[in-house]
Amino acid sequence: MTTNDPENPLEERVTRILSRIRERDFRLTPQRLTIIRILATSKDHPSVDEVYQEVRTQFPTTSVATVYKTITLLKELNEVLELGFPDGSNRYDGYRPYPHPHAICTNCRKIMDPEISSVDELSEEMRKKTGYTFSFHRLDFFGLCPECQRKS
Amino acid sequence: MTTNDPENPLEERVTRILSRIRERDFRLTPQRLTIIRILATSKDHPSVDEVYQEVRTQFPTTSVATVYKTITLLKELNEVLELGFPDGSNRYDGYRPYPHPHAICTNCRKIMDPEISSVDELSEEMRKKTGYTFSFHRLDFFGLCPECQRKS
DNA sequence: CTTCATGCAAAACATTTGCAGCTGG
DNA sequence: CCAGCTGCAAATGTTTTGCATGAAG
Repeated sequence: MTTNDPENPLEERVTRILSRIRERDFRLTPQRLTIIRILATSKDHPSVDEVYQEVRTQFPTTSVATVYKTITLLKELNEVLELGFPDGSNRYDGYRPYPHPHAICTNCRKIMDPEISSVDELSEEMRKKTGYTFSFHRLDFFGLCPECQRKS
Repeated sequence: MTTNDPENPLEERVTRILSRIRERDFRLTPQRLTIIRILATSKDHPSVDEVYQEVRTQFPTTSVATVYKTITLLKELNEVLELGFPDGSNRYDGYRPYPHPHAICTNCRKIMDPEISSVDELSEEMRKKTGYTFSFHRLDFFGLCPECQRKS
C-alpha cells in the first residue's frame, strides 16, 4: 500500500518529511522521494547500501552519492537517525528519528526499539553528576535476541 | 612518575595489562609497552592519531599500523574500550575498559565518566521488554560541559 | 530560466593487510 | 634460534567532493 492514509503512521512520516523538504525549498526529485519512502517506512534500519540497492530497482541509474547526499540532508533536518555501530557500519532510522534505546542482536543483527521509561532517570542522574546539559544521546545494548539464544 | 606504586591505580592498570600480555605469550616490545602506558594512563580518551604522535616522541620510527595492531590486541583482551563517535571518529579508554556511560561535550570534546547507579535499572527494563540477553552496551550522552555552557 | 540535484569518477580518510627483515624470550 | 612483531606501502571500504549535464519549480 502506498496511499496517504492518515491513519497509517508510516505514511504520516513520509508526508511529514515531504512537507519539511518543501518548506525549506529543497527539491523533490523522484530519487529523493524514493529514498525518503524507504527510510521512513522501513522498520529494519537499512544500511546505505541496502537503500541504494532498493532505489536502483526503481531508478537503475541512481548513484550512491545521491543516497549519501539525501541522507545527509535528512540528518540535517533531523528526520533520520544514524545508528553508528561499533564495527563501523551505519544503519538508518527514518521512522523514529529521535534518540531512543536499541537492543541489537550481535548474531543476526536484528534491532528492537522498545519504549523505555527509565531513560529520563538515567539522563537526570548524568546531568546531576556531570553538570552537562544534553541535547542527544545514544543508548545501545548488544547481545542475543530471543531467537538466537535458542539456537545457541 | 613511572614507578610501579601499587597505590597508583593508573600504574596498576599498566601492570595488569602487562601480565595479561605475558600470560598469553604475546611479546612485550618497547613500542607496545609505550602504547599500553599511554592508553592505560590517559584520562582524556585519546584517538589513534594522538597515541601515534605520542609514541613517536619516544620511538620515531613507529608506524600507525603498529598502533592499530596493538589496540586491536588490547581490544581482544578486553583491556581497552573503543569509543565510537557519531562522527565516525574513535577514541580509546584503557583505564576503564568495561562499558560505562559517558558525558561528551559536543563543543570542546571533553568526556566525563561518572559512576551511574541507574544503569542496571535501564538494562533490566530493556531485558524485560525485548527478551534479549545483553553482553555489553554503549551509553553516551552528548551536550555541553559546564565550561562551554558559560561561554555560549 | 535559473538554481539546485544528479551521476560519474576521483579524492579523501580511516583502517587493514602482505610481506621482508628484525628481535624478544 | 624462530615465532611473532615491526615498518612500510599497497589495498580496502566507506563517505565526500568536483564538475558537467539535466530537471524541478
